[in-house]
Amino acid sequence: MKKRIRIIDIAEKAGVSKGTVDRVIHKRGHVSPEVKKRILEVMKELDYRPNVIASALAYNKSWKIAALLPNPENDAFWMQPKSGILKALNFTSDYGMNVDFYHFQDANKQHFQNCCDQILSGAYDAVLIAPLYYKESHQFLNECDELGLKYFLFNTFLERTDLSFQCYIGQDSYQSGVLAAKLLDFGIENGDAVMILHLEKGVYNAKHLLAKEQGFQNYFIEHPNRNIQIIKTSFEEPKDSPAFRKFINYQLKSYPNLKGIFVTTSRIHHLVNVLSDIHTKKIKLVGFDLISNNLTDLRAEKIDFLINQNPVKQGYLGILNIFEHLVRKKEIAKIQHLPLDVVMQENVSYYLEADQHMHMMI
Amino acid sequence: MKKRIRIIDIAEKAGVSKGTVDRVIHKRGHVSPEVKKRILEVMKELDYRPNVIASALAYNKSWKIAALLPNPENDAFWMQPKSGILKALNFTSDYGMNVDFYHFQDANKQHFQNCCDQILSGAYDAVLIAPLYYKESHQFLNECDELGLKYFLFNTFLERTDLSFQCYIGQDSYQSGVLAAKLLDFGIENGDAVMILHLEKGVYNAKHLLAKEQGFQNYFIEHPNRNIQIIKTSFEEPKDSPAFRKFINYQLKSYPNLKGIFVTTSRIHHLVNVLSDIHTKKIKLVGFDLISNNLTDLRAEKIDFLINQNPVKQGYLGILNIFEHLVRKKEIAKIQHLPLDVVMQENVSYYLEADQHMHMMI
DNA sequence: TTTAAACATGTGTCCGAAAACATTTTTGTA
DNA sequence: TACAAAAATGTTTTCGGACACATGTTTAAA
Repeated sequence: MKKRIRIIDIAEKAGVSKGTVDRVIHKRGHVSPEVKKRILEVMKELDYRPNVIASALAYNKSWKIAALLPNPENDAFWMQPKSGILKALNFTSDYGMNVDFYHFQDANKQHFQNCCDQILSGAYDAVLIAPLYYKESHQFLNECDELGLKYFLFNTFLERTDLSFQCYIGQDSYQSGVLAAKLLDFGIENGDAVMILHLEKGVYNAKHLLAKEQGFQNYFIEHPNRNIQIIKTSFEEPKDSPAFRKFINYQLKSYPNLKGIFVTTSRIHHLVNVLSDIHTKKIKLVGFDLISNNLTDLRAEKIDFLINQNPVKQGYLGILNIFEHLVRKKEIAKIQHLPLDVVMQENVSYYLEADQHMHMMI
Repeated sequence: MKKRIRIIDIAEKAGVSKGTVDRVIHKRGHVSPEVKKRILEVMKELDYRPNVIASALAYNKSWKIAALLPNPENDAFWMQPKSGILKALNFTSDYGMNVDFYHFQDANKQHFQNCCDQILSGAYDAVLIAPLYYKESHQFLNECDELGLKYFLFNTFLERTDLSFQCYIGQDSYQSGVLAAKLLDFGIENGDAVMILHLEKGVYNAKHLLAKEQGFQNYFIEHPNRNIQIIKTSFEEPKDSPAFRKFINYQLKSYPNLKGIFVTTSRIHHLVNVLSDIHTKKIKLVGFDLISNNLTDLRAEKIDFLINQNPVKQGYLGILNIFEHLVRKKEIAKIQHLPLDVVMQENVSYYLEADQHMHMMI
């Protein structure tokens, strides 16, 4: 095996000292044009590739990163991105990467802004953020832009002028709607009806929910020969309440040929609670996210499919992209859509175990 | 942020020199029991975690790894694990990991053995192998055991006494059969029939195919209320031949209520060719592997589901496990089943793009 | 022509761990 | 008790690159 080319090899071949080669590599200036040209030629000729290991060791500085996401203690979902972040650190900490977590309280915008302020004054090299609150997030990112603080979005996409974010890592909401439609379509007959059900507040302000709806509808529009009726509904507070029961009962009565329901968020387990009491003929269900309540229903064959948004991987790739950018100084892709995994009782264990493998995906 | 604990920090706290600490860490001996005990205590107390970067730099040796798999030029499938291996190297080469590829010609056992002999005399630190030929592979691995050469299996599982392999990375064949059954089950009605179709030679010597069959059958056994008829068949040479057409035609006539077919390998596209001519009523199809011919049929909605065995990831994790073992000296899991991805027209792009993200999963 | 600022280039130390090498302490035996 | 062998412990160099610092050379103003 050939010995790897070092700086000193270049220096010798170019007849200069390693200091001069270093100045060329790091564009520190103070090198005469001719010498610079010669060194660059030798570098190309010998195909110099820096030793990242030695470089990281010598650099001997640490990178400060802030991670801004909801508090996992309030909403267990967020434990998953957090665990992905921690896994990525397991490896990147060797390179001096450090993450401070800022967990904002759900539905507490004031607290969100406090976190933002702390980050802005914290001398960070990069921020990884789940920009849940539209207006507040934009404001924060504007301030980041002014400060020159680099930010990486995950989970929720925010349109930014000039694509000033470093990258977005998350799902393609539109396509997840298409996928849900196809799954239900596979399990129903010509002429059946399917329902798209939002169980959230403020649906028509949430772009990602609208995108899911669009995708779902468009699938059936593009498959007109299936002759499927689409029902669009929403219910804001899907607790196990009389009101919710009444609502569902009403829907079932109104649409006797209803064979499938697509719930656009992770709240499908609320629907299962109510449906299983009513004990109607089997209605096929597609929802999102491997949270504990949903997993129970999936294993009991009450939910047919859960579309997985890879939350662990989102956190993991978030940190890894920051690493690639800061440490390895590589170009990274602006938009990184993660696979939409189709999870069923029969393959769910792999997606839960996937975390195990990930620790080594250095 | 707390400074990371170094060897010198332990040495100072334990009142010895770093040389002594080093001897304890590397079990080089020549340390008195009391001092050793004290150092180990301090290490635990300070939660010492070695700096892999500095360690790799100082070690300054390279690891020789052999990768033994079929020639991708004969069977394009094997390009995928190979590309996973190369991606893993993109990062691990910084740590001195080097891979030599040994590609055996498909169905040429003599050539396989030549490769094995070369590896055995090549002074390798580890072997990553896809043990396709049962007998020959066992023989080779026996010789590895004698030599003390560590081997890592992927793609195909081989039972070894004492679990002498370092790890197996691949799919769970049985479970993939269960998954296929559930997918078809979702799309058919009570009383319909489904077929399991092997399009390979020597099926009853191929444990993984039998395992798929078992899983498929057991799913329906455990769902008796569905009342699904299972038909087991096989055809060895699924070219676009009159014989194959006749065979398929015969099956369709014999089982008029046939609504789904599960092909146990990647050869489902051969079935599609024949079926699409016959133009019968829609029969739902589930097969394996994102190879080019299958992708075409999936996109044309002629195949409903492809179960993906993550071939790229298999190669990737193969190298990463070797890295964890050799370089980081970590314990690794003996059996690592990769997710069984359910791939459809609507999410196939992510699985093809997944390779892009992977480059950074250092 | 002198001289110092500006520029070009060279040298040395450091990062943390590994391992060769050097020194000190203990042990056993004459 | 003397002394060499063995065991225990300490010191130094090395890995490749980053960067501070030192030295040498050119340029321009006095």
